[in-house]
Amino acid sequence: MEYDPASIEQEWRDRWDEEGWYEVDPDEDADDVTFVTVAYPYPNGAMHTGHVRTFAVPDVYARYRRLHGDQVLYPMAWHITGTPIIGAVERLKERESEQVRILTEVYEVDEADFSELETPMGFARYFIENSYKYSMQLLGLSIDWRREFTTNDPSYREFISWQYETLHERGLLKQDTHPVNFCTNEEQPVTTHDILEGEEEEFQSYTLVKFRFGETVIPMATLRPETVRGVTNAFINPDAEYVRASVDGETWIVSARAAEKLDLQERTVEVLEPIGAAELIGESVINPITKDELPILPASFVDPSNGTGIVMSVPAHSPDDWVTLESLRTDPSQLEVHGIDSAIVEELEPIPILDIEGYGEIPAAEIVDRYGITDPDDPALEEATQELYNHEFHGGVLLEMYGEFAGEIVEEIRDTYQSQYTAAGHFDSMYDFSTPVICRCGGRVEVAEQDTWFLRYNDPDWRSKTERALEGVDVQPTNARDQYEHTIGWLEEWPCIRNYGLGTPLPWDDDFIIEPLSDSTIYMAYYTLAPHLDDDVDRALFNEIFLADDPSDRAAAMRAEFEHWYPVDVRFSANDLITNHLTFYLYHHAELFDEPLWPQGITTMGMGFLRGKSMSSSAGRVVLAHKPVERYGADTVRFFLMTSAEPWQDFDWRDDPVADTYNQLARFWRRNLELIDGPSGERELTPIDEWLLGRLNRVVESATDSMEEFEIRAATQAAFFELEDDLRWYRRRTETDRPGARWTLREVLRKRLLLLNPIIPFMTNELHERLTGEPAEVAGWPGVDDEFMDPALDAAESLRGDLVDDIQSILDVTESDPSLIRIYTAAEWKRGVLEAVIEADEPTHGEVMGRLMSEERYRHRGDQVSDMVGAIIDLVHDRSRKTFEHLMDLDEMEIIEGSASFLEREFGADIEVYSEDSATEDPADRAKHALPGRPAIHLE
RNA sequence: GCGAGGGUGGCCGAGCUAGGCCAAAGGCGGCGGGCUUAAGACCCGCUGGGGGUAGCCCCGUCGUGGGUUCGAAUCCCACCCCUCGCACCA
Repeated sequence: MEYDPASIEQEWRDRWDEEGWYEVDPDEDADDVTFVTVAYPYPNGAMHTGHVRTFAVPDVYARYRRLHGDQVLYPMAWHITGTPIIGAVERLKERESEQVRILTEVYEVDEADFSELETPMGFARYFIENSYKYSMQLLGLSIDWRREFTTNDPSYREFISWQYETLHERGLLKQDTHPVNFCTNEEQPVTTHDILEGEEEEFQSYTLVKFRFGETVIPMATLRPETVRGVTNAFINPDAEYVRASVDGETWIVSARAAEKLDLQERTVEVLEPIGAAELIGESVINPITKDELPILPASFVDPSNGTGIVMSVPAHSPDDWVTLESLRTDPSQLEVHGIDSAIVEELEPIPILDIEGYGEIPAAEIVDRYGITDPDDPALEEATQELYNHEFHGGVLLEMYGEFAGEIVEEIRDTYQSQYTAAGHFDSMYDFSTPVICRCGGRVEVAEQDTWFLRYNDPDWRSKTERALEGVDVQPTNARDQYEHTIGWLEEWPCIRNYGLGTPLPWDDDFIIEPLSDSTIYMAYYTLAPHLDDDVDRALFNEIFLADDPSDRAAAMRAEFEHWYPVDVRFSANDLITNHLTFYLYHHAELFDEPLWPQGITTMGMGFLRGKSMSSSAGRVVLAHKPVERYGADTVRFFLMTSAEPWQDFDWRDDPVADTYNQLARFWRRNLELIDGPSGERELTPIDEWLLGRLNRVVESATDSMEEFEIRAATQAAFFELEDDLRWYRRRTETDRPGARWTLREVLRKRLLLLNPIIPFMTNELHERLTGEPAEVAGWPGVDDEFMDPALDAAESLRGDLVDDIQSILDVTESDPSLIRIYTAAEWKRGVLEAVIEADEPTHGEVMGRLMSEERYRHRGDQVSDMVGAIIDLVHDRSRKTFEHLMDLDEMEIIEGSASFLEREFGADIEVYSEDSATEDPADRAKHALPGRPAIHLE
């Protein structure tokens, strides 16, 4: 019967579904309980093949544990917190072309269904039902769907409310301000997705150096506060608008735009009056650090929409400033129009503040010269600036004028320097972008300081608790542990709320929503309770379940279920979530639950690529999850994903290999169905049968070890391909219609189906049921049968295999077609030499010879023995030493004679076997070449 | 730039935490042969280069360069390149 995955898979899906195979309630009699979770998906689009492995890997593990008799819970839910879905709905409602294109062309949504998608929940529901859940069910994921929920469900929100109230009570949340991207038009914070221009732009914190202008402050923004001692003058844009404003009680002069920005950044700003640049040009300001009096000069390069619109000039170290001053010198008219005496510029001397290797006193002058720049508008100026700034930052050594900082590298002390003078009141700071950022609505985006709540991940107690929690986690792959440790040490305070979006409002301030990475830290616990939660649950109930000393009966029952499943045995997630979600997961578990309930294992997975490139919905570079399943079947998709890479490695989805995988499975199906439909045979075993059963045991062993380490690829490799190799040899070696062979093949198949069941559950269930009457998944994981672990059988088989290879090699070289093959086993004394080689710790020629020459029977043919020792050392070196150890126990003559009919079949020639000691026929004088384990051969 | 991981044959990938049995598992792809009316499937062989009428020999090779060692894909150092993360996208 041809392989027809569609019908087989449908049958099993129906059975699983109708009989509720994966719906599990606590069973106290279960041998062991395994709780497997995976990061719940975010259904703001369709599920594609990149997601498939994410959910299939935990399924493979869940199925593996079930075969071991565990009661396994693998649940699923939907993360819809935050803004992506809301944004998608907004863009759909506006029929934004890009959004319509992605929905129709990439996600294949019928336009007739658009109305369904025009609410956030409708949008989420659509993709949950039509894409994620549909595909997951097609794939045969062994999920207990009764526990499904979304993070926007009222009872989930109560759960999160409980979590945050608890953390709040424990002082692990704190209120503070935080800079955010803020649309000045919509007057609200915006996310990266909302940005039209400058999406890549990141705001920076500028230092404001508070120059004095009488009683007034003129703050100048800089990214290099340490250059303050090198300032010779200030630059102001003669055409820009400036204002005098009261800022936090002081009077400042800044550009009009800067005043608006400062207002957004949690400062009390009151604009007092506009002030023209002309009023300031030519005036003097006092450097707050050096107390030097410096002139304000005009410069058109000063951008009033960047920083404060007034900058300090450090000609020794800033190519821009150097070139501008030079141009003012060569063309004094630029100053004269503002009524300034050009002599001022003549008097300005660059002030070097640091030394860098490879530069002289005035690095800016040098680099400008090297680039040949004379014009302030020269585009090369930017490059020169970048180069010099880099050198100065990483290699600039501050000069003596810097007192305690003298001799230090800029990179090392900038922050300290900055904060010291900030504390002294000479510096301040503001956030700004370096280029304009525009919102989708067209409004300007600025940096606003906003009140927010933080999770205090840098709290020492919390941190150390989390470190302890990490110690108890089985991290896979093991080399990811460093990343966790590093993250725990590195996390600071995490802003955990947003202004809008789906999800749970902050319990004590419902203007805010708890953000997605913060409402997904302990939801695994929610799965355990989900079947019992209805609409009347409130946060008090969760408190009773998780914390109360004397819970109500209802809460106690729920706590019992929670504790039945908990802790999470393995959490599966993605590599890139180690630095946030997975570490947060550890933090919150460490805080909210008792140590026995802390996470036991985390396995992180690599990324998926499509034909070598990262998958991208917007670029249309995705394959929807259900497509290949519908075309090739779920087993093929699962098998492909599990054999193409280990879970933590990246995998590449390519169509051809998937089709090849289908062929592999189809072949497997056909061949094994034939075996099942044929006679069942008898347990009358010959050595070759026992050999194969021994190989099977080895595979069972190694596949089990691999599965324990989540090395699914390696396990599959062993169970499928390695056994396939052994079977190929077996078929070559023996008559497979023998009753003993039938029995053996069926036994191998039986265990093989079990080993492969977690990977390809449909086909293995079907074949196993046809073979034995029961599905593979109820039959249990196979064990090792000690009866068939005879290494001598392996040694004998490799002797035969090597012999076949050797004969083949000779045939290839000689291009002959012999009618007779003579085989000579080595003389008895040579076995003694082999023994001596094997027994030697370090088999060197000298050592072995020394040992042998003490015996008369070797001494009388010293030269021959010497040659033999060399040959045997090479031979042992060449092949596995273990093989030779077992070889000592074998009777080569018997093995080869027993293989004569096999060799005759293989080579279509008569076989004669002799011992070198008593060879009656040796026309080509070959017998003497025989070595133990490597008989001499003569073709005729 | 910082943190973490990685670079193996046409491709995917073992091996590298216990250095020698590693020209390097396995799969895929390719080539040749067998079987077949034929295609597919299946079976056998080859697949770094060169040579060989006897099972073999020579050269090169595991990002690059250097080092340790009798001996390195495996250990150490430097460099180059790639991926992920660097906090309000989830």
